[in-house]
Amino acid sequence: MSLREKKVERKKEEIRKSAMSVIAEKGYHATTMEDIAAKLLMTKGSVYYYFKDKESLVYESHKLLLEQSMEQLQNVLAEELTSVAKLRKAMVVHMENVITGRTDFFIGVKPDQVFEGEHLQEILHLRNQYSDCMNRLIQQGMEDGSFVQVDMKIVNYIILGAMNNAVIWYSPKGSKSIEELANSIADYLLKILL
Amino acid sequence: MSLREKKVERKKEEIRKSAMSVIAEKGYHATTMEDIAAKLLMTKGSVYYYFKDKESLVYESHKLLLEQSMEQLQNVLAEELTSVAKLRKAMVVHMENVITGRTDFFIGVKPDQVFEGEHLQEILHLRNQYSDCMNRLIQQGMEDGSFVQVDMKIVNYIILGAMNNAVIWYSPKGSKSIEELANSIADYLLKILL
Amino acid sequence: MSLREKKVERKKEEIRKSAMSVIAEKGYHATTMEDIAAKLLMTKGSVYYYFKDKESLVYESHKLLLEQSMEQLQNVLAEELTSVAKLRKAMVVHMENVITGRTDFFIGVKPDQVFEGEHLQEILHLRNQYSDCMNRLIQQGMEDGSFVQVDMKIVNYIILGAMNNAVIWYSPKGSKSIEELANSIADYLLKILL
Amino acid sequence: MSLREKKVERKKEEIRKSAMSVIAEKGYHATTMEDIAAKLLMTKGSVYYYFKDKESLVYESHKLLLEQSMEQLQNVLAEELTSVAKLRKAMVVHMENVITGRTDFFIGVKPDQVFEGEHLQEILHLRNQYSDCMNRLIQQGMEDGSFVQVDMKIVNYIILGAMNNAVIWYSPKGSKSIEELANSIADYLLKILL
DNA sequence: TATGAATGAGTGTTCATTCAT
DNA sequence: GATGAATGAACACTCATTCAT
Repeated sequence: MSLREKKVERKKEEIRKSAMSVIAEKGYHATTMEDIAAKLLMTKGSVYYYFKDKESLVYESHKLLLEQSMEQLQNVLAEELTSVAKLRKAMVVHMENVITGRTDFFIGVKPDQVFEGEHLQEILHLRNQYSDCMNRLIQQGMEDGSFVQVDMKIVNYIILGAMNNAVIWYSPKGSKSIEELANSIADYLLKILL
Repeated sequence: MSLREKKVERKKEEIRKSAMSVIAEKGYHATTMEDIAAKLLMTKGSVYYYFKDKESLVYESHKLLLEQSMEQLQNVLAEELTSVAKLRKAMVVHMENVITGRTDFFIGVKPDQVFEGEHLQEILHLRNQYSDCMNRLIQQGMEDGSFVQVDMKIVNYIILGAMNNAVIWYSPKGSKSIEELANSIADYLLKILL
Repeated sequence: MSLREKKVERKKEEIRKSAMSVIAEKGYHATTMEDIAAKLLMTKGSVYYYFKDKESLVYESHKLLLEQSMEQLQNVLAEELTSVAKLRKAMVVHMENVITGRTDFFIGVKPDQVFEGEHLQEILHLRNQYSDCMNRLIQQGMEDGSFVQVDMKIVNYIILGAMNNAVIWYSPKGSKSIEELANSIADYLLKILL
Repeated sequence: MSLREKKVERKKEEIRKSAMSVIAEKGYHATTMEDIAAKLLMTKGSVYYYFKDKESLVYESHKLLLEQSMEQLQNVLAEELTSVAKLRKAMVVHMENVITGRTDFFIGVKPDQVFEGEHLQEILHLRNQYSDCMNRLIQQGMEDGSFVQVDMKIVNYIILGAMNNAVIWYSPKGSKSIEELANSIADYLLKILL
């Protein structure tokens, strides 16, 4: 990657971050290109130099976030840990992504309210992949006897729902750090499986 | 209430339902007054005959839903049941409201993205009231020894998050009825407290 | 005129008064049919029973006012008075009409902003007639030597402009009654002619 | 001021002029943003690039006009002239502003039908300032014996009313130039004070 | 007579998007 | 690369008007 390309990539990253951050706060439709640009002391026009349109900007932002989360999740999966430890770690990582990732995107806004066509397919695909990974974690635990038998799909939704919900009420001013909170939640949720 | 008033109230109820339904599908900002009206074979203008503006329509809709849920929750609280039975019943009722109530409102959309001033205060108040009621259910169970000791607040958020999330993935085409599903979820969540 | 017709006429008069009054306060375009009806504890629909449309209501109201003013002016003209006394009396009568008649119509709103076609012609005709009458008063005074020679048209506009303007700043709370005020203004304006 | 800023200012001035001109003809409420834009071969959207909303556009236009008139009036006040000459000059200047300024705003439309809050306060303030200045002119003349004693307030209203009224009937096609007309009117009005 | 209900054309306003410079 | 300017499609909301009852 040339120096120029790196610069462009860095700029795009800045814009993506700004976009996700504003959208997390105001919601997709209520967020204007101007909001996103203003936060970076740019103008609307400049943003369009880097991104074709609003949907593309959000698509790329969201995709990256999902991919990064996916990668982390897979790293966890590859670690040499007990099923319980793995799932707990996956949960903690997930919560950190949800909260610091400023993404109120795992929840609430249904992807088809924002994306269309191939973009929508890709996002749904990534989400499913992520979900599948979580399912595998649960599956493994059930197989090796660490977890009791449960309806994997439902429990998965419970876990994801409980964790994603945190983005709504989590406040950095609270007494617990994200990690502590994540661990607490993970502990409680694990009870379902033990 | 006069016959005329009843008619008006019925019409308003129709509109509210239509509004909640379209919003649940497309999101608040993406839903136009025309969408809401069209679904009832009305015109925009007619909707404005019944509701001052979009925000008021959504406010009234949402408020009513919260109040009805609250009332049901309080009925459950007043019943002569064990703590476990009470909480399970509360959960089932909640899930039915979430799913049939077409409300993607307990989740995702932060109220302050939609409401302002007194309306916002009232909605937050109702939500808190609801939350408090759930907390009380948990508290009672802990006090009478039915539940183990937990961080009430966190567990409450977990429960609500898990249940509200259902609105996103529940499909009436699935093999389980709402009640069955609700019971399954309730069973799993109760494990956290037993 | 039958009893029924009398009743109708009385109702129409009420509506006209209400219309002129609200329009004087809020302006023609800013005044809604609802405003006019509400002031009489009626509904919009009822007003339409008596008047074809908004323009007709205002046209009839305005026409009547002009005709009544015209009649009064002609009565003054017919009286046995000196030119000076006549003109003063005409001024006082005019000011009373302007102020109590709640008509901010002699001024400000150009008739062609409100009326069209025949209605417009008729209103312009009535205004001209009124103006001509005032001119005749001045003319007579100049002919019998009571007034100095002036450019009738200009002086007429000055007089009407000065008097009509009163509707903007006159306040019933002031120390002077309408008649006192009208006499003051008339005295000052007469200086132009003496 | 940079070149760009100058360009913007010129554009805004164009828009203001267009606005005042259309409003003078059709009235505030009957004038649409599209009317204003169309006259400049612009689109509505472009006007909004320069002005926040209709009220602001009109506010700025009107304010500027009042300020310019005020400045001219104060220049007249500062000149070394007899009271009579000063007042006549003030009148001529005022009439020129009224007529060329395309403002049917000194009259007819009550400010509170258009402006609210601080904007309204500012406009009323400017009007009062202007009125006060005229009053001072009369006052001075009375003090130095040039004018007879009169009720300043009433005479002031007469003068302003008479002059503002001209905007309604003045036609550039008439035989007199604005200046000639203004001088005629001034001569007549001065008779009140001499 | 009176009115509740419905309507549709119109108005102010926003905002994603484009493009010349 | 960046942006100031312009645009047009879309939307919330208003209001004169109609009409069945």
